[in-house]
Amino acid sequence: MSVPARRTGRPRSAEADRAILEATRAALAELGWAKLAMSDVAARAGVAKTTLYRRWPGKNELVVDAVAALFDEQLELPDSGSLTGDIEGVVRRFAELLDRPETKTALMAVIAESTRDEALRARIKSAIVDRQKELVLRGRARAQARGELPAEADDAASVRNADLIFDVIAGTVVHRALVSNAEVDADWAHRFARLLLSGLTAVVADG
Amino acid sequence: MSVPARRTGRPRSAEADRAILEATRAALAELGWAKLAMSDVAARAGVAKTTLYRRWPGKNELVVDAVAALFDEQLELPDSGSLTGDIEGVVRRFAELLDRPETKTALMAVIAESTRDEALRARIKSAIVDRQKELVLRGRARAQARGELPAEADDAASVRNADLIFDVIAGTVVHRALVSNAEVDADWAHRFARLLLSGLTAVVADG
Amino acid sequence: MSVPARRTGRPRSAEADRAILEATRAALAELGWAKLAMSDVAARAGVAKTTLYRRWPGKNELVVDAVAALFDEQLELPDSGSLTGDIEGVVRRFAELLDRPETKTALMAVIAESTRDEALRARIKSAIVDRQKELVLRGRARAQARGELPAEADDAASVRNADLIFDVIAGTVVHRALVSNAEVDADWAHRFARLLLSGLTAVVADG
Amino acid sequence: MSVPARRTGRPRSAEADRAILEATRAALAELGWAKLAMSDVAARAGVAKTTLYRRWPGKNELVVDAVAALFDEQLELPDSGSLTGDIEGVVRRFAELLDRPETKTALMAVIAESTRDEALRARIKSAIVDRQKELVLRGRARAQARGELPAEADDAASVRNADLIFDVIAGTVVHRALVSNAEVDADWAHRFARLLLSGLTAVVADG
DNA sequence: CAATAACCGAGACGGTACGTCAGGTCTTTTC
DNA sequence: GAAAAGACCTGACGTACCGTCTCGGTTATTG
Repeated sequence: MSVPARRTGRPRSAEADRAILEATRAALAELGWAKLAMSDVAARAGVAKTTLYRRWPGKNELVVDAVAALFDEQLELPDSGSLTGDIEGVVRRFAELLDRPETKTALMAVIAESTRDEALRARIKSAIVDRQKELVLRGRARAQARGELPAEADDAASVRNADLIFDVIAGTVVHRALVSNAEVDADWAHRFARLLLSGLTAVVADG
Repeated sequence: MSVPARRTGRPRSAEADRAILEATRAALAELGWAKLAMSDVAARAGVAKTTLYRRWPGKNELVVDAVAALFDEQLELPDSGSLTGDIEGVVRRFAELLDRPETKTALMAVIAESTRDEALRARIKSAIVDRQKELVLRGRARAQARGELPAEADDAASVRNADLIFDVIAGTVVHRALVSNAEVDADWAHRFARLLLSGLTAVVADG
Repeated sequence: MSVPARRTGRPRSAEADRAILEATRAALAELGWAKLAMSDVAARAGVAKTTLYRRWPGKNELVVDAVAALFDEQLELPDSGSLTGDIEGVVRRFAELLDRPETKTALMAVIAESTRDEALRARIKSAIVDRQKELVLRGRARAQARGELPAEADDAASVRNADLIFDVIAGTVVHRALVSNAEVDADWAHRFARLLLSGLTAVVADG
Repeated sequence: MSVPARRTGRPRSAEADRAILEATRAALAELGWAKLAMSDVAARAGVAKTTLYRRWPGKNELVVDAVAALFDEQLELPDSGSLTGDIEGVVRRFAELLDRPETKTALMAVIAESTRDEALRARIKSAIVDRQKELVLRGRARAQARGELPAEADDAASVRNADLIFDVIAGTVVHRALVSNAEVDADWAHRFARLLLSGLTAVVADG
């Protein structure tokens, strides 16, 4: 399976790929999505514009790939020993990621564009979303192993719940960080985890 | 106060404002944010480009105003008699709004842009976010009047909780609709409301 | 007739036209046809590239117009008092024109392009060729008035002859100057005029 | 001298040369000079771009060689028995050559380019111009043998005259065919030969 | 018959210019 | 003095060729 296939002709420079993604992130952090120019990325990467377009169809796809790498590095699930701790941990880490200037704009802009571009949506899903969702699955499994959560009745319910939980966590953090533009600190993370685990009544009663 | 002040010269056409916002929404639905051109909006509205720029500083601001109008018309909070019902109701209505092609793209794009533009963020906050947040406040007040929720200990806690709840509801619905690209139907709304009220354990136990 | 028609909107800058043609000639002289870039012309003229394309369809047409102006200025027919003198004079002047760096390449390149572009050919004809042909007509009329040449039998013959003479003079000078790359000096002009007037035998007999 | 020198290594494919020149002519006829792309020529010839550049320095030189071959095949001087006949014959043949789509554009374009490139000019001279000039020399020799023309006084005069005659014939035909864009038919050829032999007065008197 | 040397195809590479498009400004005439 | 019309500058877009550079592989001559 997946033999490198040794095609004819000069092979693509692996170094170029690295330099381009790196340059994209740097330019993104400095200029933001709207002012990000392909020509500028090419110049920073020491690469011709044609090389960019030979590998990525456009700005959107390039940025998705450039940002995706960050999600790989950043998103881990430290085992804190309790479900609350795990949730708080992943929320904090996700928030830190969103606080970076290169992710802030880029993520939303790319999502906006994806509402009109099915291929882009698929790319985002596989490069970013699915990797985050993995964390939810692992966290739940641990919690169930620890007896903090019951097991789901069947596989369908399992998927349904994972999707719901994922939308709640990811959506809420993004909204807090980017729309409400407020800090995701330890206190907020704690209150959010409490809400998630025990519901509205408990949180309101807490004061 | 603020009498129009009867300035000299030809008065601005009120009709133009309406036509421009209408044209903006139409173009947005048709072309999406990235391909939306000011010149196209002007042409559709039967107005010169100059007129656009005399009234809005740029594309971002125009789109915010065009979309904001939709939120006014659409967002009401029907009294369903129970907190669960109210949450499900508002979730469904919000999702319907996000399902429109002109809101889908515009909302995300404008938020993306706002991460680098303080003035734009303020405009979004007052034109869109604060109006939605009002619904949360009214819903909570009703629930507390009905005895479904306890009262907060103090005003600070009250604000803190409202913000949290708002981020959870709005963020989750947006994420479900735009990122996960899944339908917000009655079943999902119900399960989300259950999670919000009773927490994770209850939902998982439900199956 | 042909009232300027006073259209609405900002009128085109007449100054820009002048600056562009001037810049085109300068760039042409410096770089030659092949290396002439529209962007460079725009920069030299202190004008945006879009302004160039708003007025000329492309490089070919722009160069034709730029060079055409030179032919107006340069091509006069000084009355030398004899047909030989007139021919020698016009040959020398035409050669001087072809010796300029901006005409040298441009003229041939544009003619080459015109072999595949009917519109371009028409533009060349009206802007350059027809103006030169006028000289032949005037020269012949003078010679006939002086009795150096008989009158043509009819109008058809008159046109036929003018065309032939024109092709001979213009073609020969161009070929000498650009293909054979030899100097068009007084001696050569004299021998050419002799050939034209008296034919081959006379010239060969001259030695 | 100039033994091939029998170098080691794989010899260049002679077939490739033929295919490339053929492909160049075909592409030239189809697309014209300006749109002629090296990559296209390579593809048509079933050859890699590298192979082109290994044999010709660039587009100009390739086209000169491609077109030169046509001049070899086409240009002969049939012995018509009289000077007039010889001139008319060579004029007709030359015009036929210029009527081909691949020569039309190519010749002018290459000449245009040569005004800025000494090496190219030399290549054109040896590959195209000198071969045509040979015809003039042979034609004159025949005419002198037949007694239609006197002999030149000295060698210098002989060269001078040949050059003049050549510029007149080649230049006029090219100008008629490519600039004036008129047909070179038997009648025109006859009138041109008459002009060349007997001069202007005779032609005008003819009507 | 192995080494060596030049060839060959494929195709990626850094460049340069292309012609187009949108953003936002400026200058006219018209209402 | 606002509005429509449209020219203007700026700057990025994505594409097309240029001529160069690896690659893996193919013929030839030479040792």
